[in-house]
Amino acid sequence: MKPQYLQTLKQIALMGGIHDFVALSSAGLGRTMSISQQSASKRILELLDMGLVSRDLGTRAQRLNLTKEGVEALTREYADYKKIFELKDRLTISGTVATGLGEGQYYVQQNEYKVQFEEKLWFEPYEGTLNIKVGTSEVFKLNILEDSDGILIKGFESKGRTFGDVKCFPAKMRNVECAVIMPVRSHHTDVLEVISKHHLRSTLDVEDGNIVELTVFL
Amino acid sequence: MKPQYLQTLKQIALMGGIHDFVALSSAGLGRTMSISQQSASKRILELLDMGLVSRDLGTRAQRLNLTKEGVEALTREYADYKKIFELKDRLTISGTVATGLGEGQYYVQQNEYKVQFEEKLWFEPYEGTLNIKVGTSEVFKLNILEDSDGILIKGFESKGRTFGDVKCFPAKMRNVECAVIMPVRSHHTDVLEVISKHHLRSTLDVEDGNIVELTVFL
DNA sequence: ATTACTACAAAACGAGTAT
DNA sequence: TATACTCGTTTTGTAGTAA
Repeated sequence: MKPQYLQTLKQIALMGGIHDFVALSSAGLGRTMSISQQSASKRILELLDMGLVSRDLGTRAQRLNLTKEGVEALTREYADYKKIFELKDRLTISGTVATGLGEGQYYVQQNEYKVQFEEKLWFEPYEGTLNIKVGTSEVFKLNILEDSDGILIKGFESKGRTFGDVKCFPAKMRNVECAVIMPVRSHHTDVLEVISKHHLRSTLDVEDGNIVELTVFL
Repeated sequence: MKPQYLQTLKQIALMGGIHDFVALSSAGLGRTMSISQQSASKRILELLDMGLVSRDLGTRAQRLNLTKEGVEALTREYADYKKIFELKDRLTISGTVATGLGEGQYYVQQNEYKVQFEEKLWFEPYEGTLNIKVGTSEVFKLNILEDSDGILIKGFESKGRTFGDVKCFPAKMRNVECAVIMPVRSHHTDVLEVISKHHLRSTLDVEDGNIVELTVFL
């Protein structure tokens, strides 16, 4: 759909054409879009041709009304905008369940981390992580997470080993509360580590290779 | 703002450019919008020129990010769509308080109407109506009301006179519950009659000529 | 008043290609 | 690989004007 048609359709809808027939001269429509009467007239004809608007053409004035198809076209556009602006504080990432190296699990078991999880995430994590491998088309969302602050879990030293700062983001998988954890010093992978107070594999009934969807809150 | 710029801006936002810099080749951007690499490249240059996106142009790949102005432009567009789809079940009409012919008042006082108001609107109307004269630019909204069904108040005969069917719509003025009433056989005026269980003129502290805003629910 | 045709002008597009 | 220039083609826009 060419953007100028969408613009015209939107304008007709704004003038009331989404409800009902609305008196709208080609000159008037042109004025609101800063185009000439002739161009507006042409666009109306094209929209009629595409079946996106219907018209009641009297001798004195025409009245325009969006058709079902016209409303659907605008609805799709509206959905895009909703996606954009809801993505501003929420991120939906899909990927496949994978078996990690057990690294995350080792970290989560450290008591100094666990205490902070409980305090800052309001739940005590089950001793283990679920790894989600993100498809290439969505890896850019991981970059967004890496660049966002999240909830800071401070690092510490224990038995001569250094445990670095970790950040986490509240998240949900099929309405089960969980959280994404990642090192603050980003390690650029395509794998997300998820913790929860539940054993996610059994609670969600998933195993390696299953596709899951995760909503992360920024 | 030309619609093709908005389309491009929207696409960049959808690919993640509203959060952060996102790797996006001109060929890839073109593919998602069904335009050539050359045209996509040109549009990017134009958006840069207008200050709507910023770019980090590496040797291998460019990364794009919406600027504050770019986000604002999209926000305005989003607001239009919200208006369209919220207008679908709600109508905000502004006008000036006017003194009517007393016709509405006479009607509302008829007991047969009053009984139905109480039953169908959940309130007993104060014995009087507030008239609102709607500006020419908003008269089209009255047509929407005339063409909508609303809540039917049945007509009757009394003392040899016929009182026709009336319809009403729940409404609010500054959070005060009220209702718009109009004859089913439309009489095409630019005046709305509003009833409420309160005396609106004193409750809202308005008098003739004051501008008021009314939200009508369809 | 309208809408919309024709004829021309302006803008956008894209193939080829430089960088 | 990229991005982006030139330039011929296509699309879009509009002044004049008919209906």
